[in-house]
Amino acid sequence: MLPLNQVLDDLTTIMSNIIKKHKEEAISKESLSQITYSQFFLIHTIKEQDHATMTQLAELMNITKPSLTAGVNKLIKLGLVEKVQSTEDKRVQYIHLTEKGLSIGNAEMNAFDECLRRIEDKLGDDFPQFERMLRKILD
Amino acid sequence: MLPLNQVLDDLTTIMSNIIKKHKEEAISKESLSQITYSQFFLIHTIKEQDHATMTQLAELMNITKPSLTAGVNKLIKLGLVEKVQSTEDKRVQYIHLTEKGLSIGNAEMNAFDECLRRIEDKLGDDFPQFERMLRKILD
DNA sequence: AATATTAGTTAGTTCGAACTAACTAATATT
DNA sequence: AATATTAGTTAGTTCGAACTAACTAATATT
Repeated sequence: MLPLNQVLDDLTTIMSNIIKKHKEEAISKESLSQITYSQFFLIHTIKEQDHATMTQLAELMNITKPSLTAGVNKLIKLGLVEKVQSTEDKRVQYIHLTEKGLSIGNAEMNAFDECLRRIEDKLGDDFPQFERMLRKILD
Repeated sequence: MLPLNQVLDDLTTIMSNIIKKHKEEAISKESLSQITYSQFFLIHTIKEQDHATMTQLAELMNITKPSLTAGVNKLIKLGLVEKVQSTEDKRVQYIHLTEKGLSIGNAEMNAFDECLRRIEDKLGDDFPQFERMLRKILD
């Protein structure tokens, strides 16, 4: 019988692979050449902090502003991100995902949905109770 | 009420942070300056495939042999990895973790243990059933 | 015995992602 | 009105991690 920490390790590995699969699907669906791990992280953060400023994003990600500028410009060139200048303060740029960017940014959530579907298949009637337990753990 | 995929997302984020914490602790315990994500992955693979050859590791990780040579040499310099020449075929090098390397390589499993302890705290009497469900999902 | 193959390394290159220093343009303060 | 601060960018650098091409040394094949 497998030790429990190994069970958890295996389950997270399987989940990572499902996430990877969904990301790759999203990339090929939008016919993008290749997106690095860092760029995915940036997309994820931009999605989460919708319409944040450059300064806010840089602080949140613990990188300098010039680094962020470079990263965001790459995503703009790929058509995944847009900048909107603030009307109150013309120095400020609000950053958000385009449709195409969202399709990439949603890949992770879609992957979680697939994980849940698979768990439901395995657990059957026990699934509602499993859901209750997950919520209790998170609380 | 939070959608379930968001619950799963939040839980995996918390787990990632716990893993990160354990890795950082292991690094500071062994007073190593800094270990990159890639190096952790290499350590993880070397641990899993104990005493594998360079060629096997490179194939497994989908990198070229020169790339692996560079990575392994860095870990040797840090005292985390050792090479042992095969006696049957003197071209072959078996790679394995040192004590120090194991202390880094075990960080992830320790993190999973902490996760399980925390889950047990939250679930109490429900924990044994949660364990059964995890095993059922993995099966 | 001569030749081909295999394991791994060395040398040199490329690329992404971070950095600092110095800048522009806009806003806030004195 | 003059000066300081703030948001973000540009230019130039560094570093890690990958690559290819060419190599050495050992083993296997003909």
